[in-house]
Amino acid sequence: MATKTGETGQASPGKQPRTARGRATMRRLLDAAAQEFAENGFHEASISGITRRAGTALGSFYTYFDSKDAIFSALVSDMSDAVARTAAAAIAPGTSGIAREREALAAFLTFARAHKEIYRIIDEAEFADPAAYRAHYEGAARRITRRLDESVANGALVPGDNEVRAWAIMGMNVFLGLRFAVWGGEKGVEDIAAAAAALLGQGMARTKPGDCS
Amino acid sequence: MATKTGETGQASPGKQPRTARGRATMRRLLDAAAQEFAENGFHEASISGITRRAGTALGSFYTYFDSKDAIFSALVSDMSDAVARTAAAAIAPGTSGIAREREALAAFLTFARAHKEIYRIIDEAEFADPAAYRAHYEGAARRITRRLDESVANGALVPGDNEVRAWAIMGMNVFLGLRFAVWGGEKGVEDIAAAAAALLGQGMARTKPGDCS
Amino acid sequence: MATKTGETGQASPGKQPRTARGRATMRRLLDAAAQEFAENGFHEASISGITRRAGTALGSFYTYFDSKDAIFSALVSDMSDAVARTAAAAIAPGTSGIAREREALAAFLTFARAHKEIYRIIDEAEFADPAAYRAHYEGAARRITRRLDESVANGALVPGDNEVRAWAIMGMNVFLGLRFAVWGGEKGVEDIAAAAAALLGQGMARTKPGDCS
Amino acid sequence: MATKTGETGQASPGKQPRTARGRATMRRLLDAAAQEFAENGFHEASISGITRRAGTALGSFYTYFDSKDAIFSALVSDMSDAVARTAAAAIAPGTSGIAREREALAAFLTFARAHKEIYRIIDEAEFADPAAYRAHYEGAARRITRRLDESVANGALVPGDNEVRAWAIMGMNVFLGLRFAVWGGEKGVEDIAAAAAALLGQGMARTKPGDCS
DNA sequence: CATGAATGAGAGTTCATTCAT
DNA sequence: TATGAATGAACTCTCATTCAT
Repeated sequence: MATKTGETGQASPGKQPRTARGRATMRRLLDAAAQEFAENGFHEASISGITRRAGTALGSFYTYFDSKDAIFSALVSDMSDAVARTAAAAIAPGTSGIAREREALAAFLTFARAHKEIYRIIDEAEFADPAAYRAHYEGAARRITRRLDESVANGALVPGDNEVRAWAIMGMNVFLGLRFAVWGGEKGVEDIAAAAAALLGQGMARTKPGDCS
Repeated sequence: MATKTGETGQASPGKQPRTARGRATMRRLLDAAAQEFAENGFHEASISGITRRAGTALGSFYTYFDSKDAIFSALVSDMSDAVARTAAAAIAPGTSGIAREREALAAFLTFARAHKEIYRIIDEAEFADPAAYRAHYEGAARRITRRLDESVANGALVPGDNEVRAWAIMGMNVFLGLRFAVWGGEKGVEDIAAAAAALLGQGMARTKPGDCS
Repeated sequence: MATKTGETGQASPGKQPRTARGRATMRRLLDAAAQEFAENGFHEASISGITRRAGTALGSFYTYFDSKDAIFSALVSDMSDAVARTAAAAIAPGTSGIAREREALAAFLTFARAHKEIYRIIDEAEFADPAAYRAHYEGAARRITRRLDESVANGALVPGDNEVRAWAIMGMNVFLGLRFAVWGGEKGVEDIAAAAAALLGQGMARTKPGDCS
Repeated sequence: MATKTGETGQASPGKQPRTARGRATMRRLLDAAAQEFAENGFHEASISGITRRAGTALGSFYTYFDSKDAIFSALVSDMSDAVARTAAAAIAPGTSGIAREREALAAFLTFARAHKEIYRIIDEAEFADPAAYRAHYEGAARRITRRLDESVANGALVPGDNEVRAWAIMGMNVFLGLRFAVWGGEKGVEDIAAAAAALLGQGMARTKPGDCS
């Protein structure tokens, strides 16, 4: 249920442990924090809950992190990076235009199904770490915008306001993930991606006969 | 800056006050709560902050609301209703298809610029009142789905998975609102709505020659 | 053993209580704090120790004081004022010169015997509230200096560096109080005051015959 | 700025180190502790602060000292001895009476200017190590008393209660040091010593005509 | 002897909620 | 209905000390 941080990203360290034993403890704390924050949210999560899950003494937490905020921030940037890397990895080299966005959405939905806690963690950053929240979405929008710019340049997409398009696409992805990855899994990832790609590609307006071009 | 609840919706009452004086006190508490939650978020907001703003004694709060959660829920459904009514009011009777979605988005962006606090309040409901959060978005999605169903039925839109489309449109609207209404106001509402409508209407793929049909 | 704050000074309020019941609770907290700080010193003293003595709930402390530092500061200025008032009250109008210093010392010794806790409280302010500590001694030195200036002006004392004299006199008083009021009571207040007055008045050097002038 | 313990006194050891390397580590810890306690006071000082300054591992502290209290006590008796030796060294053989006290005060003021931390360390012993605090002042008072006894015996001083005189002189010295060595340096050591000697020698009362002898 | 991770009791502080007036 | 004092559980964070390596 909870992300093994080890799987998703490189830990953002608070205080660098100097021994192997220390590194292991820090990893356990990060993984435990991902669970705790996902289940309880930032405010209801407690340091003692984290250390209980990690199997360490309460005080050991502060050997590795300065505060509850610090470990939360570390986790947010960890997850944010993981999302970005997932999308980047999913895009086959050479694809562009709508196909590229479709691949990115499919990858994101798959990721969200495996790591449902990203919603609770990143969304709560809006309150617990607003700068990280904004950085996360602005970074993602920038990457999408760049992809669109490229595709317009190489003729795969028609010109338009790519910044607005990027935020629109990101919003679609996030809400499709919320509804069909986190809340319910009744539709297949590829079906959803296909529907979204159709929408992005041709739109849904019935063009009148002769309206072509 | 903060929403006068009185402006946006009808209060969802905790305990019905019997006297006019009681009703006035309750209204002051609701308005104060809207401010307090918007400025501080659910967890950082305090009952004493609410009563201080309302100019009542701390104990008086519990004459009207059972708990902090209760007044927050009241506020969330208040805002949720306000958003729904705004969209409904903005749609001119007779419009359908893309035009209708464009009107709804423009109305939402205008509303969000005037009531930036809806993001803080509704988003935080994800943690403070998950049922209300889900109800809010599922309700909105249902209304959009219904609109799309109608437009498909009357031929304004081509058939497709309207539930997926609805969540995609809602995500688009929410993120365009976050970026261009709450975080920055540098683009005009109509321009954004036009760009989004173009995306929803014709998509952005360059159709190959002869692909017309 | 502990000062009833009510006896020694007017409370320096943190948050003004609005009811008689509130005033009574605040007084109990101040008295309890005087005991707790005197017995345990600032750092070993605990808020729970204070509220236990006062017979209130732990949280009630914060109804009246912002912090442990705040109540300590209130207590220090309370005691500082009490010392100043005691000396002022003891000086008979019309006396000047050595007689006046003797009266002040006798009054201080009597006060210190009754309120041994002033040493622990004011001395610890050197660490817990340095500004208050300095203000206390600089204020006392200023008052002594002024008295000496007057006495020099009216011819009761020979001219000299009255600031140095004032700090010297204050040091004498403080250490005589520490040794003979707080640590041991084997000598009478008047005997000590007489010995100190002799020292301040004629000194202790054996003047050589004919050295008179 | 901080006292190198090595300069002021012989260390009072906790556990005797057997090797030269051990002795060096212990010395570094004592010097670091002097800095740490002077800057932060006993309670705010931390073992980790001491070992950080000393450049040793946290655990190494306990190779040499049993506890925080133990190293503090060692330091207090170190400084106490240093003060005593300074005064003793400053008194030229053969001087007696007022001249001797004047030399002792001048030496103390000079020492205090160089080692302002003695106030923080010895004063805090009132709370952290009351026995050492009392021993320090009782020892100093005993030495002053003995000097006065000698001077009375050899006719340099007129008879009187030498114990009271000793505590008065010590208090004078301590407060003159606090004011003019630690807090401010605007007056010269010799001027202060001269003013104090005049006070101790002839007093400050204007003797009435014919009152001579 | 040196290292630094691990421990856990205990501190100050907050605040939703209750209750007597 | 209104008031504001009272309550106490729960939290984050600190740090002297221990211990395995």
